[in-house]
Amino acid sequence: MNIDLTLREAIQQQLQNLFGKQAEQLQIQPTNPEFEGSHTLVCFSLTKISGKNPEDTAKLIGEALVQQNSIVAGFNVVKGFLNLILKDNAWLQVLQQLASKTHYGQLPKNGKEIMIEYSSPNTNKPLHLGHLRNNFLGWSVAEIYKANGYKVHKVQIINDRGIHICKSMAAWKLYGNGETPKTSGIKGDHLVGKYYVVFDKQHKTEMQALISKGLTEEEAQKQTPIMREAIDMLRKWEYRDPDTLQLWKTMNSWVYAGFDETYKKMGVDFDKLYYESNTFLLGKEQVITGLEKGVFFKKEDGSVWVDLTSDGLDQKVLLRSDGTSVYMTQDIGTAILRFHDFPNIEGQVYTVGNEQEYHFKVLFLILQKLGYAWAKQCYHLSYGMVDLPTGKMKSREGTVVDADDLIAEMVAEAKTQTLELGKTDELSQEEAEQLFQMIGLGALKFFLLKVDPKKRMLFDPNESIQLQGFTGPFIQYTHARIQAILRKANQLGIEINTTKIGEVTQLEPIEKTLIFVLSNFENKLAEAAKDYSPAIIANYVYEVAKTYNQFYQTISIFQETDPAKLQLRIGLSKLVAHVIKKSMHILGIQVPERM
RNA sequence: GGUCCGAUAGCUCAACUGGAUAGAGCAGCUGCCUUCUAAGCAGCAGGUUCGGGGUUCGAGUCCCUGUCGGAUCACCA
Repeated sequence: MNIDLTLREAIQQQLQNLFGKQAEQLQIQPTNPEFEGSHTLVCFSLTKISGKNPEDTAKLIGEALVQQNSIVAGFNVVKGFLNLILKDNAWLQVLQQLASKTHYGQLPKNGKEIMIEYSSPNTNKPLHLGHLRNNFLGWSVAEIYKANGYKVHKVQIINDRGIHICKSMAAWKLYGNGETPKTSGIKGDHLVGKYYVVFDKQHKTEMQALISKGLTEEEAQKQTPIMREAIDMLRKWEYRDPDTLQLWKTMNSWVYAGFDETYKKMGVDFDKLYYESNTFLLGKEQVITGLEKGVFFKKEDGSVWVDLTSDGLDQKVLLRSDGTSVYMTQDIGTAILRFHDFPNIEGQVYTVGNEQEYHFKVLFLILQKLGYAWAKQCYHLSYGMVDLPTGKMKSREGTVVDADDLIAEMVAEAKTQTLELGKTDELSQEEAEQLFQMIGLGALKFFLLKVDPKKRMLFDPNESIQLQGFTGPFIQYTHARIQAILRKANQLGIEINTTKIGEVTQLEPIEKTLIFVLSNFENKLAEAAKDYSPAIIANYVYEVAKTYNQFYQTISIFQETDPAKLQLRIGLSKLVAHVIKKSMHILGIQVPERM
């Protein structure tokens, strides 16, 4: 029984009986806890069809529902709000129905396909805190869509080409002395990142030297020996110079090995990878075709542009005067290639920071102008920056929080606190290590995902490391607690039988609240998909855990003598554990049996 | 300067998309472990929702205006 639907139908029927007319829309909301009831009908807008004031309207509807309907037991009216009290029996039916579903929270396949892009790093430095928010978000949104019945393709575009990687290459060539991840013992992405920093330092000192010789800053910027080396490498790369290509491949492979390790630690994965080095040429072709079709235009110097002034935007360059491609060129190519590879996808979601909103607005417009109908189904999942208490993260100033370091710190903190609480007594060494990982990573992911993606957020290391309150570990703990109960039930030989639950005659208020919260799960999943927001799931699962802990604390399960009630409470616990596990999975967080 | 986003308790965030007396966590203060896990629960305290107008039965939410963050407007990615 869908309680919401049943209620709506009943109300519409009574409106018909009472006033000879149904409402276009019924506004039903959860009842404010200070009043009795669970569902509240807001009656202000119904005065139009009742011709009476809100209070009288509410009263009439309430009386009619109690008289004629099977699920409403009572009501009260406050101003224009009709608070409905449902029969215990209705709650029991809801619970029985939810408990009998084997895949509650997994909607049936809807035949739709969607592509979600996230991560998409540059290959010249390791991943940092900003990437963590990006990866967790993208991965979780993919899971949200899966739970809603979509077939999902998780992809990323790897920016493996361009001046940024040439900078690391140049620095390594000049100052690396053949150092490799093996000889140095440094993780590949960190090693390449190290030479990016070397480049920057060297470039700055060389610039000073040039400026003191009388060059302007702008001139010096482009003429330092190390910058010349990098630019030369980029040119050689474009011309397929074998040595340059070899170095490029080698250093990128170091980075990929490093990334793979980090992704694995993060619990993030992809179905397909796209490389900029493979897509930028396709983008070029598209631009040339567009030029021939008259969608774009060429300036005297040979550069190709798109004019978006009629759309309220500016002109945008698509090919430089020397014929080389820009960021936009490559993104055009990538988008088209993806729809070619996966013809059934109905849209693409780009998980990219909000500083690129303008870029994506332009990209989608260009794709539309090129005549791709699917361009309207492209969505920029734009998320806010992660700030530190010290301010903005800047890689050049060294105020970056490294992803590997942060994960290690979180796990270490989880270990310290877990050992302090003496929670590892029953666990083997290996189980304990797994638990620390689960808790540390769970705390981190939950911390980053509980905030509305669109909003800029503050990452306070002290707060993120907390394991009490509105945190991942709090929810993991609740799950472990329930598992202890289920183990005990198992020992006592109690098996859950949903028909037995139906014999219960009276429910505690907290039990009704819990059933109500649980019955909202699939609505929340739909809402989260619509808004591309794991935060909705995070807030929801917190509410579930909190409500369960209230239940747990007020009711002693195994002291119950009525076998039907015992069944109900264990069944309810089991369902809560299921919803927690599924929700947390959607957030990319594992959940322990003990902690 | 143009465009876009944001501002809610000391701090970090919510608020069912216009509903009732704006809710949580952290920090502070009180209680509760001989019972199924106290990483928990119950309670106290904490608010002019940035200021000012407007729209209506009703505004943190919508409109106008001002103030203060921020992002973006590159032949960078």
